Amino acid sequence: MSTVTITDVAKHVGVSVATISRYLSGFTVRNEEKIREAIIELNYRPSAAARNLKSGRTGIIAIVVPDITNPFFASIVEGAESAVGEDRMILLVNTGDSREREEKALSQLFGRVDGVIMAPLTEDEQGPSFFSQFGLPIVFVDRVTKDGEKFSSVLTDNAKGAHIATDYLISQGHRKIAMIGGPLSTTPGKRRADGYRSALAKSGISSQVEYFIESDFSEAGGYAAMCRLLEEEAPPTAVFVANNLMTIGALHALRDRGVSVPQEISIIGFDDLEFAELVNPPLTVIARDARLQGSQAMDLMIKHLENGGATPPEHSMVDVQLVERGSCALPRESQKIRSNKIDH
Amino acid sequence: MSTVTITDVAKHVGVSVATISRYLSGFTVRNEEKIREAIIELNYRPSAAARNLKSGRTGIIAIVVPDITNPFFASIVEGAESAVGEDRMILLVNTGDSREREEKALSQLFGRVDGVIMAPLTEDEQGPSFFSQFGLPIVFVDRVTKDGEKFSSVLTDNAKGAHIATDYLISQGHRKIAMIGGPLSTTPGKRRADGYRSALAKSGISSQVEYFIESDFSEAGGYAAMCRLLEEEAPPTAVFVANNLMTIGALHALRDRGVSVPQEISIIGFDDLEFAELVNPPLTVIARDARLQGSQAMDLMIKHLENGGATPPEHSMVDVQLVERGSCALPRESQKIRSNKIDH
DNA sequence: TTGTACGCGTTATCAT
DNA sequence: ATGATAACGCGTACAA
Repeated sequence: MSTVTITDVAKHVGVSVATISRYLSGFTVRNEEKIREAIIELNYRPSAAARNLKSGRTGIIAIVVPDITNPFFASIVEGAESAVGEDRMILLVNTGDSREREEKALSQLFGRVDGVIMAPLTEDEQGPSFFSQFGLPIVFVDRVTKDGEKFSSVLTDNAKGAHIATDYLISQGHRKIAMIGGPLSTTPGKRRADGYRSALAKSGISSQVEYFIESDFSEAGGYAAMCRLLEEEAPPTAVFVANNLMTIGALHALRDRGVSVPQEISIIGFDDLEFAELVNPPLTVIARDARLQGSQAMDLMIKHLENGGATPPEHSMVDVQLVERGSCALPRESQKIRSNKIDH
Repeated sequence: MSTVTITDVAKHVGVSVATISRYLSGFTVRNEEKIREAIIELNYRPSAAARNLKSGRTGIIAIVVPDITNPFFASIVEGAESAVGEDRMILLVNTGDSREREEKALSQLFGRVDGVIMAPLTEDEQGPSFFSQFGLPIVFVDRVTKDGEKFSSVLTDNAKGAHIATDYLISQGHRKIAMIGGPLSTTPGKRRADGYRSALAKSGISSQVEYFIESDFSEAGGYAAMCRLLEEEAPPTAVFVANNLMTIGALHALRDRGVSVPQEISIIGFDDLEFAELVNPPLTVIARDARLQGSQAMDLMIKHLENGGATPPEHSMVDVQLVERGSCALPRESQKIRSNKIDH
């Protein structure tokens, strides 16, 4: 550990610590050359800890996500990282879908970071008071808590995305449309369910209870949910799956059961994936720019920080987009009808 | 900003700051109850910055990776995070494959973190001096630099994995076996190429120059490389692709060109992927436990830290495994020969 | 057990 | 432009 301090440099050059400090801050001092050399020779590095104590800021911004191995969150993090700038860094907290870890980590963030960008696990954290008295600037990304209005946020138009997805299936002639949703306690879980229901309602299709499964955004959850749907007396002809991991799980289930997509069942997912084109068949999805969400969140945070925390909360919304590939088709019934017509 | 300090708490309770400090450190003091209440009432949070300055440690460990959106590195990070323990956190640096960013970030780490776990961009950093003068404990993960022996590391048996992959193709009857490799300046790039060549040599197959393409571990790189291979006069009948992203790219290329796998060409990748089973056909790969690599690296770092940095470097190696799925088959020639035999 | 007082490495203020 | 010095918030040796 290089334990050489500013005092050592000062002594070595023969000036006071104040002069060295000023040199480091960019002021013009007399012995610039000698100081420069001394710093290199002694291999002096300013202590970040001391600077933090003095300045009250750390130059570190935390980003809290439920699961970094989810490509969606990885992209958010990457976006945030890309926008963090030269003199700041990011502290990553992976809560692993554990509320306990989330709370614990949050409390550890004090004094370590200047602000936190977070995708909270659920909307009902510890009630409105928690984040209000949290004391650290917060920007929510992808998800908010109950009192999310009080803080800046960068969300997706979840309801719109879900609506588009469901509408797309309806327009293909599907009527028995199921949804594998996320936890209704989360922002995307709730809003996407809303969008699904509103689309059905708009087309006068009654939403059947057994066609909506509240799952958990995990691959295993998607697998289980799809299995349940297949066991229905009247299985759906199309399924809207509310996130990428569950979509993978659902596809696995279909593959294991030998159900062919889109011949026997149509699938549309939420969130694009690197490999969505490569699966069989290529996956039709609702896509959005996760990287952009991350960078916007960071921009908001930095703006807030540089304004001395005096900015009112801003709410940004990233758009969604239907990416048509091959996992959706006309329902079987329609196909049969057509065939029949042709046969006669 | 919670600007309430230990002094405020002390005043509020009517004791000295030392007593509060002792209470916080777990010593038994007289007014525990009153102190507890005061802390909650005032919403006091110890300043991490002040503690850092006092103790000389930050409780933060940096993890430096080239690309967090690569599922492999995401898993490494997750593994490291899972092993970090209660009282430490991780600082993520995503170098985005930029050497400049890597260096810059590294220099910023000083004093902010207690140690750094890193997957360096290339083996030829600035030579041994760079990391030695860095002054921070280092554990290499997945990749090392030239003087990597001096620091602990957690690698994969790259050569073995590549050897197995190539051998597997040979055992299926392939002779025209190409490899899309990573940069030879990186540990995995070099070792995997070694394994490929050794396997060919062992079977007496001469390695043709045009069958080895040094690419860059990116999806685009894999795409381009595969295109080049397809344009060869005598295209290979099988390709070993040295990482996951390039495999995705290669598959895209094959799909765009209408080349069917495994009928026309066999593909084996390095690193498993969530969706490897779902692509068409399911992907055969060399797999390893990336999460384990991450957690082992963290374990090594913590061990080093808790021994006061007095431990000699340890080198750990995570095993590889062949996961047979459906992307490899007998070469076409063999198929034809067989057909001929049957026909006659 | 408790309180006093000093030091951790920097930066900012105030004279000079 | 420079130097001495007081903070920043906390931990701890020392004395009580």
